[in-house]
Amino acid sequence: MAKRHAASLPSGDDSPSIRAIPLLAGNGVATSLLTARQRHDLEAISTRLRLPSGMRLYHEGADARWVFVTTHGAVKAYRDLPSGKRQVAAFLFAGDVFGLAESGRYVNSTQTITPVTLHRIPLDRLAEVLRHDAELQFKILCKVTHALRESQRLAMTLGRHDAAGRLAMFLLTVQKHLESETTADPDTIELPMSRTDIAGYLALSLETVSRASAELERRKIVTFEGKSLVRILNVKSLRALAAAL
Amino acid sequence: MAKRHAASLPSGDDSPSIRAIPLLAGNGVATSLLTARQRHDLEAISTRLRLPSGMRLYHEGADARWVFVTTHGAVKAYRDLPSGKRQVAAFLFAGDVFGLAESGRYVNSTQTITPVTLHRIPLDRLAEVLRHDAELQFKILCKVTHALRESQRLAMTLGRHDAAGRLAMFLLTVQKHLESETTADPDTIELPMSRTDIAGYLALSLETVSRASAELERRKIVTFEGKSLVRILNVKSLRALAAAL
DNA sequence: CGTCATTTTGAGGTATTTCAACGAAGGTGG
DNA sequence: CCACCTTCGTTGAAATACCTCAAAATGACG
Repeated sequence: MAKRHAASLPSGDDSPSIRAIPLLAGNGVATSLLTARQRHDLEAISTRLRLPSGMRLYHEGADARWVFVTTHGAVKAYRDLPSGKRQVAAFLFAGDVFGLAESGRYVNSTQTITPVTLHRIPLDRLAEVLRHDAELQFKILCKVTHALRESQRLAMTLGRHDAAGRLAMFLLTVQKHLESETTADPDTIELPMSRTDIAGYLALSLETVSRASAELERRKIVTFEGKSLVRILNVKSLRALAAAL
Repeated sequence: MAKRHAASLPSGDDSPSIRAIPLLAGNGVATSLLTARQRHDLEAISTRLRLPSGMRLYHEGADARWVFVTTHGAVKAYRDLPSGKRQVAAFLFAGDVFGLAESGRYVNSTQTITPVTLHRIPLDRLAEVLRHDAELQFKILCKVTHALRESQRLAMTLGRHDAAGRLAMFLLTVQKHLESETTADPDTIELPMSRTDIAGYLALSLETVSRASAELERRKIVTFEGKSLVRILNVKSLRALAAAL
């Protein structure tokens, strides 16, 4: 299933410039880019990679040797359950840091869902840098904190019992993520992930996601132009639906 | 509903000693307590509080001025939804750090569910200390990372569609949390929270939690001795149930 | 020992899951 | 360029599991 694109991580080229990692961009707290010095330090220990869609970055349980920072494209973090179902823990976009580990092992598997540009940073080297640069570490801390909020929001989403409501919350979440990297119309959302991935993220069956999408269209809240382009017709209704219950 | 105990946060006494905050205890990565120096620095800026059960610490949306570290007892972080339902985002036990904020405001409300001893640390003072002590900050970073894993685990739990399975995962989670503070029998779990709180955490109705509990008893996996004491009869079955699907 | 809160148990309604078949889109090869 | 195949998405119908409403039972506490 969908393993056609599966492949292992290449060693990757070694070009410089972690350009404009908006570590902490967006959300209120101490919005700040990296200083020239910090950028230089990170560039010195990181490898820049360009990967096609569908590439496996690492597998759940593997030795966690790197942390990744996305600069372009989208990645999914997921776990394969014994039943064969695939639960998506998070979608990562530009500016997101990932590579969550526990006891030295990655807790999720990750796979690109679009062509991606990212930076791969050796964990030990990063720890070294962070030990000497409290400011940089603070930015990482804020990043992780943000990821925690996201995860809690997902838990809130999954707590809902109506499929349409979950989908509404999901669409708004993606919109917020994308508005930072796209300068385009905020009412148009390009969904880089498949319906199956959305279903895995929302803990719904593929069919229910499809039906919920149809319901949102029927209620004139959004329209799907093609399978991956969503146009919001009524932001008010969408937000109301997302907030309800 | 259960607002009998609700009250506002007292100004609190000012005794010293953040004793043995196992910042990072347990989970593999760099298990380490605070150094004497770090403990001293934190004590200097924190206020130690002893609170009864049912005390509100702060309310969702309030100005986030403090971070809290629990040393004894249990706290719940929750959000009240428009429908009147109460969704529990996390249970906090000894050693846990909480006070998650976004844009300077707390994202959850918190309330003690047992008598609690904790330390209240002003956010600005803490930020100051962390700026000068990268090692201490690293310990905080690991704490937050751990909270992120917990939240992802909750999302995984909520992704399940069977009540008994969710409850099984919950019991194992609580067991793990408690084994660090209690030296007692690991097969006996003292649940400090009500069925209603469990229902809010697992996004189930109170009745379903009750029925799921009954099912676990019927299957000889656990027994409830009193309402809050759980004895695990068959760890293997419990883990199998938690891992399944 | 009585009162209040919490928990359990019962019965019906509703949403999602599952199973199954169909339709659309993209890539490949002849 | 078209046929074929694979993947993905949509639609339909039945089964299951949870939610809601309602009432009884248990437990905590003064």
